[in-house]
Formats: sequence, C-alpha cells, structure tokens
Amino acid sequence: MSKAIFWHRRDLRIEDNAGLFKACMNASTVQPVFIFDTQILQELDKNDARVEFIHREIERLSKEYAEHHLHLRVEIGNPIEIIPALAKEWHIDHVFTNRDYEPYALQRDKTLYDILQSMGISFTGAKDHVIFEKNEVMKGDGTPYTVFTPYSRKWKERLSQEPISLHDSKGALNRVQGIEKTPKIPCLADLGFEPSGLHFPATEVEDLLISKYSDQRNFPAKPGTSKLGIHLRFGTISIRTLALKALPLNETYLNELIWREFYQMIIYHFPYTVTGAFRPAYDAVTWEDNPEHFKRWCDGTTGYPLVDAGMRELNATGFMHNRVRMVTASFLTKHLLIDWRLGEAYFAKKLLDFELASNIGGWQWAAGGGCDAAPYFRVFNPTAQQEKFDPKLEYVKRWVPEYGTSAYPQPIIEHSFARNRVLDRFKTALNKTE
DNA sequence: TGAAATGTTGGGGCG
DNA sequence: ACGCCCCAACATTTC
Repeated sequence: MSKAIFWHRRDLRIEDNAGLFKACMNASTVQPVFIFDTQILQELDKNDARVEFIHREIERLSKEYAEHHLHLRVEIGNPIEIIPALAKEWHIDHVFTNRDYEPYALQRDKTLYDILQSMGISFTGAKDHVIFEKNEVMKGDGTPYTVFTPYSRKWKERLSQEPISLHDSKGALNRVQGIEKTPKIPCLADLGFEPSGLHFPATEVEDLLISKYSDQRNFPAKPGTSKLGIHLRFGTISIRTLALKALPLNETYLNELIWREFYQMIIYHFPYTVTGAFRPAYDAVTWEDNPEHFKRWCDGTTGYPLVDAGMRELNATGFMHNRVRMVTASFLTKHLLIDWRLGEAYFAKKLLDFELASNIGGWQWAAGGGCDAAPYFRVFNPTAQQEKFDPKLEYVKRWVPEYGTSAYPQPIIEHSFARNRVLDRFKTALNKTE
C-alpha cells in the first residue's frame, strides 16, 4: 500500500503522461502536485504571459483531476523545500515525475534526489517530453550527432524499430486514491502576476494544416504553422500523440519535431553552448553591440519591413513566424553585428513557446558558429526575403501599417555595406583563431 | 532553411 | 549566309 507524489512540471495533462502512469502502476495512493517555482518566477516580468498560461492550464488540470476523484495540490515556493515537506507530512514512499533536461532543472532534481534519498524516499523520473532522449539516438561509435540530417535518419530508423506507444495514464487514475480532499488553487495575483492580454494558441491542429505544412510554412501571411510550441513546452499536448498524428501526414512537419529533439540532445552533450558558440572560434567575433540599433531592432523600427513586421508580431503576440525568426536573427547578428546572446535573451523573454535548447540552437544557426549552422557567409538579404516570402506585403502591412508612407523610417543600415562588413568581420575573427 | 558575382549558352538584331 | 554583339536565362563559383 505505498504512497506516492506525482510532481507535474512541464507535463500539464493527465492523458498519455508517462510519469503519471508509472506512479499509478507503482502506488495505491498517488497525490498529484504542482509547484509555482519562485526561483523561476522572480526572474520574470509581472505580466509574463507564460505564467498566465500555466496558471490557466493548472486550473484546467485541477478540474480534470476532480472528475477522477483526485485533487491537485498547488504550492508556491522552492520545490527543493516543498517536496520533502509534503513527503514528510503525507508519509510518502515514492516521488514520481517526468524528466526535465534543462540545466537548471537537472541541478534542482539532483539536489532533490539526494535530499529524498536521505529520507528513505525514492525519486523516479520518466521519459515524457521527447520521443528519444539524449542518449538514445547516437552515432555508431557512441558519440552524439552534430549534424541534423544523419541524426534525423537514425531517429526515424529507431522509430520504425520501436513504434510509439501511448500511456493510459487517465485510465490508470481509477486504480489509485489521492490524499487531498478539496482543490485549492492560488489566483494569478497570489503569484504576483497579472493578465497579459495575449491570446494563447489552441491545442487542436487540423490534419490539413500538417499536410500542407511543407508548402505553406514559409509564408508568414498564411496560417501555415501549427503554433503548438507552447503546448509542447508545457506538456499540454503529448509529443507522442502529435508525432503519431504527423507521421503519416507530412515528413517535413515530423522533421520539425526531430529538430526539437536534436537541439535538446545537443545542449545536453555540449552544455557550454548555453553561453558560447558550438564552434568556439566564432566567439572571437567582435560585435558592435550598438544599443540604439538594438533598441530599434526590438521595437521593429529598422526600416526593413519584414524585420520590423516580425519584431512587432513578437511584441504584440508572443509569437513570431519561423521564417521571420530566421530573418530577424540574421539581421541582428549579421547586419547590425549585435551579439546573438542579446537577441537570444530577447526572444527568451518574449516568446510564449520559448524552449532553451531550440532558442540557443536557432540563434547559433543564424549567427554562424552553431552545430550544423549556416556558414557565416550565407547572409540573408532582408529585402529579397520579403519579396520571396511575402510578395504581396500582406504580412508586412498587417504589422507595419505605415509601411510605404513617410512615417516609415529609412533603413537603419545599407544592405551591401552591412553584408561586406559582416563578411570581413567574421573572416578576420576566424583567421585570428586558426 | 542564401545571395552575389562570375561564367556559359543561345537566340535575335544588325551590318 | 555569316560573324559579331548584346543580353536574357541559366549554371557555377564564391563569399
């Protein structure tokens, strides 16, 4: 008759939840817990929409549990203190959770593991956030891949050998009882946060959108992308469910899910890439870091319409179309010669779907110096990108209504000058360290 | 998951 | 008919 805590973190659902299923199979009492981690919250702005999103999903999750005669316990504070305190209060034998691979989480979970072990309590993680974890798709010689294409080939090969199976965690709830008798959820204000006013994407995605994804995804004016990033980030949809759906429909869409796992694998095996270039020679680049230029990039007033539209979309919605993410990142690093870390931090703050590994990977791809990055001499022409991917200026006009009038600023920098400057600057940096 | 510079080809105008 | 030039259009190379 063992008693367990199931600790929700980035898996805010009861369906197809690997760790929850494991808990229900190994204990007769399973008490679900969620903690608003003040270590994380204190870093954020008061109107950070992601906290609002989590709060909303916690309310939903709590209601779902109530339908299964369980009541989610919600706490605010430091998990390293709260989990052991609850475990003691409830005479818990096991703590189950789903693994989180970010550096902060790994450190936190290691500390908690030691504390619980000293109390005689087991702490067990499950694979839930990815199809294949960091060590499951490796080269023949046992070292990690650093190039996407062969990685994805091996990933798909492995998938064909061990098909995805879903966990009936929802059904398994019927096997267990909880501890809490009533739901109690803090309101957003209790957390010190306020509503953002932003709209959150739906969890549903049409088969048709996935099928058309390859053709439509590059055109930011079209609803070609699924916007499921935030749901994958917080586990309000299951990666297994999504991959099963995408598998027969569109390989290009599936590849995007594989990119996500590729970058998580990279950041685990090469943790220095959180702060430095995958190829360290690129850390020798001398950046301009002009604060006035950075501000105009953030505000979307560079005088390059596609760049400005992208930044304004980000500022207004917490989302930016993927094609435009590449264009804005390229513009900041290569045209303005501003350190990719500044752009990365800005995206981290603004993007609802922010995922550390993907953001780092994407920025290093754009700046050069990443693993499997575009060579530094591939410089996007922001005007040509607009002509190719938003030829009718639909997207531009949506976000930059004054484009084409005298109210719209002149380009902050001339294209061919910037292009020659960045080619020269990178070449110098790379020669220096040879 | 580029773009620009440079090279090649071939059709048409023209003397 | 022929050579020559021009210049799209496409291909290749370079950054």
